Amino acid sequence: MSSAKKVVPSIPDARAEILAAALAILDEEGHSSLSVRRVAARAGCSTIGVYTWFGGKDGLVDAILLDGFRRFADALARARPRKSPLGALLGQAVAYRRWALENRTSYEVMFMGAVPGHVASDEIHVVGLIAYELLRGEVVGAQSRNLIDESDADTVAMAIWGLVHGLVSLEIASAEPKGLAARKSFHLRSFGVALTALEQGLLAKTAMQR
Amino acid sequence: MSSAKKVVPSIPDARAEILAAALAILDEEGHSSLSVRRVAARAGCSTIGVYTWFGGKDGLVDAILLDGFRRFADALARARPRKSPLGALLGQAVAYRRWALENRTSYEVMFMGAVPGHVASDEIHVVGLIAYELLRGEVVGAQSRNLIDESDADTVAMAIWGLVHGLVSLEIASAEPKGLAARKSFHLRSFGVALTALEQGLLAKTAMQR
DNA sequence: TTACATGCATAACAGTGTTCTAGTCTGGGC
DNA sequence: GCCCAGACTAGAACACTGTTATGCATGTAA
Repeated sequence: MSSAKKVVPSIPDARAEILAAALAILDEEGHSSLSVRRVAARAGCSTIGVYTWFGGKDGLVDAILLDGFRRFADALARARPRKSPLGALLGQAVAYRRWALENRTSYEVMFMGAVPGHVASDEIHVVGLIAYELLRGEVVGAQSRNLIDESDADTVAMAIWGLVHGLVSLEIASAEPKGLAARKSFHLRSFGVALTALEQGLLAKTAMQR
Repeated sequence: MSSAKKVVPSIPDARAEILAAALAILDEEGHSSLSVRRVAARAGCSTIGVYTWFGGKDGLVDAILLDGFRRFADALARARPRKSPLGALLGQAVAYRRWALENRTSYEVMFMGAVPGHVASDEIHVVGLIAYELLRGEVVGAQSRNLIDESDADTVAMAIWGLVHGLVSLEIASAEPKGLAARKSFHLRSFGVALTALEQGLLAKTAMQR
């Protein structure tokens, strides 16, 4: 330990502390409290640290998004092992919703533009595509087994993604359950009905056995 | 005109001018330029005017939302006259997407939380429900004709709303068409495939004639 | 005229992201 | 040991945001 090559002694320490502080604030106080000053104070440095290590607030949020998209893609990947190809599609959709509800703040930042002026970098878009590719892969698998009529995988994947994203967004947006959302498990039921209906509708005519 | 009862001489003039200025800024420069100072400057008054007539920025945005939801509900209502009940459902979905794309900024403010810290008033939520009730009415109509198995109208309505909202949000969020969105009419095609699939899946088993 | 209420401009306050100034600290060459 | 170049940063300041306290008009009612 004493003779370890400390070529780069503790450069990334400040960076890691700032990122951790930002994630903690986001988790404990929500995205509206995520200011450069608060992050810096929590990390025990000046505001300039955010600019040194992340180039500004946008870069910091990019790092947060990177972390979020990685955890998100992991959750989707873990939901993959299913028997049938269509079961895998539904499993991913369910995993999508569960992750969003369990990581509400992250989801709001990642998919609902919760951080006001933020424009994500190109790198973020690339990482964000990983989760999409998982879904697309399942679609291609189902297509190769002639389970889906529609030949374009992206069209089908976007249809599923749009449905899931829309329902989850509405569920998260209705923060305090009033009106419809007050009904116990209303959103869960809508989600199930919509998903099975979409699945049935996408199913190839030749594969309709029931 | 001279003897007209000018009990209230020109009180709402300032209010109307401020609202018009806000809508103009929103339309011409986007929601990121919607600041109290800019609105006041364009309306030819001081920032205090926004507080006198709207109680603050939240109230001003509420008024903008009120205007938006009214126009939105009108557009959906105009799309109603269709032959079949299911056709009416699809017609509303198409009208929803068209209005959103033609009123992108309004849609972002209304459904995508484009104005940072804004929390809509209860009145806004009530007005926003008008459009939902239109959709729900069509669902009830289809149910009464035994075209849909699912018995709960809200569940079906939310499924459709979620699908349409999700796809439209993703389409609007991909501002500059890169990747998939670069493919001509990709989103339109996804929208069509998803919508007809959902319709087929919701269709009552007994009503499947083909 | 007097009194009151309404509406507005000015300036200020507290917060934001960002940047300038100045300073500290470290590592390497002499 | 000394010195210098570079990396890093604290503090103050700038330009912006929403909001508000102060004071000044104006118009109505008694």
